[in-house]
Formats: sequence, C-alpha cells, structure tokens
Amino acid sequence: MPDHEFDLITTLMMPKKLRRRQYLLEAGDVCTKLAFVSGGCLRLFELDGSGREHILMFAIEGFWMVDVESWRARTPSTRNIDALEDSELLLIDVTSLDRLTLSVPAWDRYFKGVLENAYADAVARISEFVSASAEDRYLRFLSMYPGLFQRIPLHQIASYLGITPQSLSRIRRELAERK
Amino acid sequence: MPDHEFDLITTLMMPKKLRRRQYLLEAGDVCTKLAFVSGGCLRLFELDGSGREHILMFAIEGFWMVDVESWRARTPSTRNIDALEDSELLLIDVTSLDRLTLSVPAWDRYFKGVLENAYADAVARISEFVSASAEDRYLRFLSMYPGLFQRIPLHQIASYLGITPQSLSRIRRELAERK
DNA sequence: CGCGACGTTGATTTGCCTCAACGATTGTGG
DNA sequence: CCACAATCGTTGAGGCAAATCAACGTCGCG
Repeated sequence: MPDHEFDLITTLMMPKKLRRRQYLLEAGDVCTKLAFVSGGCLRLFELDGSGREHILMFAIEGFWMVDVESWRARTPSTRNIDALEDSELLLIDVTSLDRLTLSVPAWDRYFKGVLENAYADAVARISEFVSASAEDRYLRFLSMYPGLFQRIPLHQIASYLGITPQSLSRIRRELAERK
Repeated sequence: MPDHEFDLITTLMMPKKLRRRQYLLEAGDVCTKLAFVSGGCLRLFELDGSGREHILMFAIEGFWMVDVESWRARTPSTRNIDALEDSELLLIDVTSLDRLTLSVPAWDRYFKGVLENAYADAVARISEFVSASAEDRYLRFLSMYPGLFQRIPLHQIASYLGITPQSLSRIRRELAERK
C-alpha cells in the first residue's frame, strides 16, 4: 500500500477514549460511525418491553462494532452501544468510509472481509441458538472472546447467552464439578 | 449501467433448476457458488450429533443464498443447502463474482448492499433468540417470508424457529384461539 | 463505614421437549 | 385405480431445563 493511502486511513480514523458505562450510541440516534476497538470492551444491546437488557454482541481488542441496521438504513437505532471497560477506539464515519473504499483498494478488500466475517459469525451464533444448549453457547463464548469472562460481570455474559445470571451460575458450577 | 456491463452480468450468471429435495450444497463440499433465487424456496441447514436437522435460513424469490462460512474460507462446509420446492436459481461462482466486482462498479455497490442486508437480518434474528419468545419468532417469520408458511411443511418452520413441530402446532392453536 | 453491585443457592413455576398415539393427506407401486 | 406406506399435523401425558421469586454473603467504592 502506497504511503499516501496509509496516511489517508490514519487521517480519517479518529481516536476516541470511552470510560466504563459511557455510551457510544444511544437508542434513537443514527449510528453514523464504525468503531474499531483497540483496547477495552464494548457491548451492543437492546431493551425489551420490561426494561431488561439483552446483549447482541461484544467487541474486544481487534473487533469492529456498529449497529448495522441503523448504519445501513440511516435510521434511528433501537439499540445501544456502551463500554464495559475503559476503552480505546478508532472511529470512522460513513462518508470517510466511502472515501477510503473508493480511493484505497486494499482498504476496500480488507473491509469487505471484515463484513463477511461479521456475517459468518452472526450465522454461527444463530446456529448455536437453533441447535445448541446454553452450556454449549457458554463454551463457545469462552473461545470466541478469550479471557473476557474474567473481565466483565457474569450477568453480562448471561444476557449475551440469552439466559438468566442464576442459570449461568449453575452452569458454571456444573462445569467445575465435572472437570 | 452500460450495455456491456449488463451483458457481462447475464453472461456470468448461470441459470439452474432444482427439483424439490435436490441438493445445491452437501456437507463436505466447498460452497463456491452464490445462488440468487428467482423462484421457489431453498433452505440452509445442518445436522446435529443426533442426526436432527436445524434450519438456519430460508431463501425465497428475490433472496440470495450461500453458506458464507465455507464460501469465505474456501473450506468444506458443515452445512447443506437444498430445495423445499422446485426452484429456479441464478448461480455465480467466486471467480465470476470477483470479475464483476472489479469491472462493474454498480454491481460492486449492489452486492455490498446485499451483504450488509444479510448481516443486518442475521443480527435481527440473533436479537429474537436472545430476547423474544417462540411465538414472537413465529410472527416475525410470517412477515419476513410472506406466504411461505402455506408453501412448506410446519415442521420445517419449527426447525427454523428452534422448537419442535408439536410446540409450533400448539402456538398456532393459541394464536388462532386468541384472534 | 454503609450502600450498591455482584454471585450464589434454594424453592417453585413454567415453557418447551419427549414419548406416544391418532386421523388425514399424499404419493406410489402393483 | 386401488391398496398400502409415508408424510404430516394434532393432541395428550409426563419430564426437564431454565425462569422466577426470594434470601443471603461478599466485595469494592464513594
């Protein structure tokens, strides 16, 4: 990649620090920025009718985060993104992304790969819900986000798995006893 | 779009008919083709340890179908794609797709949109599994694939929802009684 | 220190599964 | 064209995994 292309990328990516519990996206706003997580941990979640939180995905170091629905349709999001730990991000907005896509072929290929990866991961997660038990999903969470289980509260993991904190606590006990 | 670009697209898309129960992709093969469904209905599914089928997604008229995991990594698929009705497809293989992407800008944009859409749909489906009941998921199935519920057996829908045919039968009865 | 957040455990309830049986419909080979 | 099998949807009975409701101990932090 030529130097000027690399420079363009670094110019368009805006560094941002987010403190724990701080929001990157609030429901009602349009998600106009993609976030690359260089440190810390983000969550994408939504609230149901009873005010309960449901986590759709995490993003740790090396992951990208976006609410794709809002980002794609330019409509107000029904979801939220916030930080579970103090985090360091690189943000890029839609127009900058389009510029990169047009003028830096290597970026275009890279980003297409990111998108395909994200899609493949999402399908794999659907597969778990359709066919796997809560325990299986927990084990896959452990390998998908290495070490994360020691960094965030158990009830956040339970929310991601679609079960209650109590159930996850019992699953953990089961696993520990069996091993 | 210039004529020669349009011609290139039609040249590279191969029409194919698939009879009911006929396979487009079998587990073990690499998914090298994308399928655009112009008529009929395909399913993407996998088998678990007990030999039970679990449907990850359907594709009806106007949808694209692929096993993105195998397609992306060029690895043997763990999944299957077959037809639930006699179907008409337009197939395009990986190399043809790359050619279109490079030489037809409009196609590149279109296809990026398709991918983003697919990703957004997958996230929405994850959202259902994390937070919604089987009944809610059934109602969303009805709006996502209009009319499909009259075209395929109930147990295929149940598999897609991650429940048993018996449960779906009872959910339907509930809905009918309440309405 | 006191309070809220967190994880665990117990008792009870519930949504969905499993097993089983049964009619209705579809499809097929003789 | 009919007989028989397979597929399909439904219903009932009983069981299990996870939810709910509730209580309690620990920890960290303002």
